[in-house]
Amino acid sequence: MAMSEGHWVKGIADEIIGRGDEKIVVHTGKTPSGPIHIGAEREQFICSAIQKELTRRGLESTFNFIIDSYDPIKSIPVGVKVPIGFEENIGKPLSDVPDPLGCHESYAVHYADEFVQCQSRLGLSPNVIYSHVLYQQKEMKDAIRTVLARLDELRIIRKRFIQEEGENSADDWNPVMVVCDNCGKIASKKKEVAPNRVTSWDLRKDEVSYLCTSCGYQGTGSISGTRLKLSWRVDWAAKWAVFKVTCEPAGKDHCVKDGAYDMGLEVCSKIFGYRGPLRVSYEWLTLGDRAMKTHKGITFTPTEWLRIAPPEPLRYLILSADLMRHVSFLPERIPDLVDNFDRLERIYYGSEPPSGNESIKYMRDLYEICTVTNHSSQPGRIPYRFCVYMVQLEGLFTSGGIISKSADYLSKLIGRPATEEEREDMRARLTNAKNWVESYAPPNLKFQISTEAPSYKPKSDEERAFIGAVIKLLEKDLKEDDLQNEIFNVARSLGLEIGEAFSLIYRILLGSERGPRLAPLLMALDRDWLLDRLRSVI
RNA sequence: GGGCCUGUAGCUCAGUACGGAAGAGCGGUGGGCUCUUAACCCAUUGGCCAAGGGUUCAAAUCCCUUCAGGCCCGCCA
Repeated sequence: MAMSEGHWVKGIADEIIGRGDEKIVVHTGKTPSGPIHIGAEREQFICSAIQKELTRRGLESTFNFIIDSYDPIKSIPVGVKVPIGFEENIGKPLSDVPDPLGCHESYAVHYADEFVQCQSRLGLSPNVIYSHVLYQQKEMKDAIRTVLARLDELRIIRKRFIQEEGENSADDWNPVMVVCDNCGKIASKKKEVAPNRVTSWDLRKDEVSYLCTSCGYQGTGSISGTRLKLSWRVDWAAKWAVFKVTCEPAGKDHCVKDGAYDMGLEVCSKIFGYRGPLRVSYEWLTLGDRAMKTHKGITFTPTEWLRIAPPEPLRYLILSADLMRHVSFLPERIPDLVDNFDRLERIYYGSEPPSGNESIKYMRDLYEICTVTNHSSQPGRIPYRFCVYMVQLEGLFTSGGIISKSADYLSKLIGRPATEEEREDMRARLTNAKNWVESYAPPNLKFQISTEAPSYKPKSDEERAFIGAVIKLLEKDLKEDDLQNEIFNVARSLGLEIGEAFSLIYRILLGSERGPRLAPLLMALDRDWLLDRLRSVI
């Protein structure tokens, strides 16, 4: 069966190179209308993967991340707590809305910054550009002048892409929006969002006039001095032209035939004289089977991901999927994802063979675009599943004990002492796992030393005798290894199945069939409590 | 209404560009110990490839139809 040759990012890189642009500029953007969810990372990772692939081929590129902070706030997302009267802000540019939490200069910066703070940890290093700043610059002012000068052409283009409702669509459409000098709004929202648009203009005087849809104020001012913005499809095209964008990925909603991307490309070439970027279309992430929607409060943020898992598996989750496939994510599956990434890493370094139908070439490509830090050799990783289990014993071992026991295990796994870096990675995973267990672990992966009396009772005299013998062993103050061995001996001498015997103790202590290596567990427990517990069942 | 995408094992998905014996991981099940990190290792189970039709020596793969889910055609990636 034909195996696909390498990763999809290679094809994109080929196309980019084929364009022969003087400079390669990769773009992405996001409106900070609320908490920015993890789905937005798909676009970031695509750009990052492209950049890595280009770098591997010896090509430089620029990666810009535009924050659409100049867009109006249209509603307050479910789940965002705001002070009383905050609705007054609806219609203002996001960059002018106060931060409801009070820690940043604006609503826009608060949510954008929360997202941006995760970027470097996820292996992303875009240039962050806020559109409310960008729009004060000459290039965007010039783009606005171009739009006004060529508005007739623009209206014709728009007509082809947008079917107006109703027949009275006298073409007075103007994509230049204005922030009202009087009330500070760029749009009003009654039933629908209505932007403030320029009503008349004079390019010789470099002047625009507008009527505020919100407060009714009639204003006039210079193009350079008035706060202006282009509406969506024209805004996109203008930025492509200003930055000479080579490639911009976009959600499939925008990439649909005659959608925003198609119109943007046409506006870009016909009005701004730039051919526009290479389009890369991608599907959305879903949270289980639900689409993530900021406004409905269905979100899972990158910040939350990093609280419960390392960064690479997120890149792996997203970049391993074909662009046009849904990526279905559930926090419950974090352990699988982390372990799958570890496996990919082992295959990359050749310490584990790929399975029959996996392409080693593909897997190597994939691994390289998933890495966040460079390693000269295979890093020793502590299995996430082990962490999930270990952190639940914190009550017994204390957090210091957990770390030293985990470090021992890690060294044993890799056959050498762990480096400081590896130990740091291990500690981070333990913290992640602890958070995950608290917030997302399904009940069957949770256990604890129950304070209630065990429901399990010995079923035979042999079992009773075994427990009695274990109690005697514990009273002897044996060393860990000796205790472990003696338990075996006792079980065997009583004619019990070894597995059954151990299981018996686990059931009494943990209420589960299995557990951690027994002797260390017994020695870590409070002696009196342990003896009482064991005596209580005989 | 018009358009795009998806449907493969209980779950998550490879495999579809270019037709050549239905695959992996997880789960499930069964085993495993002279001394167990049993949350490990080994084995094993499991699928009318959404349904129907067509082309072909040969179809998960190409063509047509239908069904189900998601999305776009209004500033949610």
